[in-house]
Amino acid sequence: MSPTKTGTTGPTPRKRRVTIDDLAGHLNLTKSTVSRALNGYTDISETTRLRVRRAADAMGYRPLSHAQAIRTGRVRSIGLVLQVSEHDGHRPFLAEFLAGVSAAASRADWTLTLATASSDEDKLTLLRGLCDQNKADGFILPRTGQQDARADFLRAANIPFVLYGRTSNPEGCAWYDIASEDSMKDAVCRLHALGHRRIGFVQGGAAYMYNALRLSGYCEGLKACGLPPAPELVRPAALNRAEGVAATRALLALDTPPTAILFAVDRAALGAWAVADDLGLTIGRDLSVISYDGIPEGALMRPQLSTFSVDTRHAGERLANLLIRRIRGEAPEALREIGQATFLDRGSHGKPALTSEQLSDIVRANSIPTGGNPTCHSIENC
Amino acid sequence: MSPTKTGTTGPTPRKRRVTIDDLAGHLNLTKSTVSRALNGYTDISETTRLRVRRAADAMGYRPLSHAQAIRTGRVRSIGLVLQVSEHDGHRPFLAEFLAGVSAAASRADWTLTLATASSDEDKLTLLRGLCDQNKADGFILPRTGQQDARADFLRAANIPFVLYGRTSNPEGCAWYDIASEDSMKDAVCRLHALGHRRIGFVQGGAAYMYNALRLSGYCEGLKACGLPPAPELVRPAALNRAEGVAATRALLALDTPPTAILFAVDRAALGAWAVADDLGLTIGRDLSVISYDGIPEGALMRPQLSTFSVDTRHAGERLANLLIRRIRGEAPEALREIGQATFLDRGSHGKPALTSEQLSDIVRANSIPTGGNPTCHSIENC
DNA sequence: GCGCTTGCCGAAACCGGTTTCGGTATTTCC
DNA sequence: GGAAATACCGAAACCGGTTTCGGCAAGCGC
Repeated sequence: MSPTKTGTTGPTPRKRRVTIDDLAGHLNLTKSTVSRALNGYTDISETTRLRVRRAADAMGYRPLSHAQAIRTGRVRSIGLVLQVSEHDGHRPFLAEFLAGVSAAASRADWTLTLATASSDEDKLTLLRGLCDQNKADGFILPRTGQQDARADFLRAANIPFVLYGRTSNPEGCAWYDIASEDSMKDAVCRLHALGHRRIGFVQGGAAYMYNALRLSGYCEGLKACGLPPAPELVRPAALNRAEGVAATRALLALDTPPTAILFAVDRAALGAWAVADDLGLTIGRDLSVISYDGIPEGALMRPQLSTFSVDTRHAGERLANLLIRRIRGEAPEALREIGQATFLDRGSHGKPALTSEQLSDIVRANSIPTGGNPTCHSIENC
Repeated sequence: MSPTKTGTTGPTPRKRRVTIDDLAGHLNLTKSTVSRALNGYTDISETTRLRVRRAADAMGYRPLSHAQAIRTGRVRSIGLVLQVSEHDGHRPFLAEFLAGVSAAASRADWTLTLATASSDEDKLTLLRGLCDQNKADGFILPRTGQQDARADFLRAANIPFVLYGRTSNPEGCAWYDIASEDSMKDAVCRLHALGHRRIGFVQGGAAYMYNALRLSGYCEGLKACGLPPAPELVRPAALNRAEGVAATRALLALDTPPTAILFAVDRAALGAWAVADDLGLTIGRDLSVISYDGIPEGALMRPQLSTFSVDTRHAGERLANLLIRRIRGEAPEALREIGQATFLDRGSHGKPALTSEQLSDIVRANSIPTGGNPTCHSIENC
């Protein structure tokens, strides 16, 4: 009694594959022996092991991972749930990241199972679904939040995972992260060395862990250079060009404006060019800008954006490797790696040509009497 | 006799899941009955079916797809092998595309298995590997070539696949594609209606199917408008900004230069702005440009790029749906869909302010006496 | 020569499902 | 009212692997 068919002609048959039974029959061995020979059991003689290996290769035997999975519980797949929001600064790096993860996975004969979510809840729902069905043996969690519901869930369910980024509760967490706080500190010191004494900071996404780290890096930098912290020099989140414009304007409107601005994310930094254009300032001379991420658009600006570039592909590879080791049973505490971003020393920062006072005068002269949000031509929130 | 362990502490145990036996035991039925009840067999009474369904939901029973796969041969996964080359114009759309595929897959309770390749051979190797191990039930093949080795391979192996784009040998192929030839024809007609009589065309990647189609669309457009075809107005492949610059220069250097240029791909079209800048021309007035793809940078140009935008997310969804139907046994010929791009009517095209002769004079006046490749400041091959 | 390891492999259970086959109990048909 | 068809479900095989268990033969000690 067959189920109600929906298709028309039925599925087409595939070519029969070589099973372990075929291989065993060909070798005059039982499949249990073959299985153990291929899986490194010690109770198989070296002679037999070699004979089996050779025959397996010769016959093109490839065990079905899902057939193995039913007994071993492992599907040899790493899970990745991406959130693709409308405007996403990390999107340019997506291909690199996937390439890294996928390359490391293939090298170990694993695969990558991908799902995309459009919201935070969605992300958790998809994650749960993949876990329920054992679609992956473990997960890479990108874009770590300070509080991360995904990590909490996986930790509770005892499912291996690796964070791309750190989190506030490190218990049971493995991770790979870039020490962007070091970069921020480095940037402050570079600017200080060039003569800047008022250095603004524009934050990134408040909920993310990276933001807290970059902010602290900025503060560390001030301390290291002996500069006094000034709350008015720190602006809340700016995540795109338009918000970057607003943040830049706000900083320049201070009584004593900064001569250099450090942005937590590149996309916000791009806004500085538009503001400079409007005010007749030259970036890199009248106003220095350093930022973080290394997006390709940075190279298209004039002058080019000085920023810290992240090797996203390498990050993907490291994460995949760490996750596989985690799944194989290594302790999470032993699986924590920190990388460094590389500074792209380009034209958007330099010795300050103007003092804060001179800068302030220019801003006051060119700005509209206040009133409403500063509108800015040629700005796209993109 | 256990195999040699490589890990340290061994894998952590997961929470036991509800199996079909648990469910059967709880219902006082055999697992065969439960299985058939859940899979729509007709020899199970409606009462029992309902009872089973309810209990399954109540107990949170989720069949393991890889356990099912071992008998059914289906893993409920769609395969996707991406090639991420160094400079890739389609990269901005990758997230959208993946989101579409993944969304449609999840909706049908399927998953997406992803692999990335760095070369053509690599692509085929990975595809073979995924097939060998039955990691996916079928594949989506993006970036269709005129001759497509992947399609040939899958066809021969009798493994379902769907093309994103058409191919020269349609036998056994299902596909989704955008009728970019219609867009090209439409563009020619629009330009003709505005008064343009000399319209250039700059091709895209020669090996890809889309290029042949777009070129033919351009020719169709000329025919429809009663314009004579002129071989010198058609330039070979330009795939990025730098190549777009070269193509634009070459066309403008003609004795009777075109007053409008149609580009097969956006990234090449961006080169026209740089050339116009150098020659003191205004895009959209002195030189009209229309292109195809809808990349975000187009909106950042002044004037904005008139182009045809593709709903990549939707393409991903359609492809996933078609593939699933293909895997379920529908004939490939019944699974062919063509969509349309939408024209973004922006500022880079308009009535010609100059005749070809006037244009030619300007070009001649401003150009360097020949000699070597025309270099161009502020151009990035990005 | 005997008992005890040790090395090596076969037999069979097992994993979590699907599918085939066959056997009741109930209808249906004449 | 009896035979045949039908509805419904259980038993068991099956899918392709892994893992446990046990047994035989050779080697070892004494």
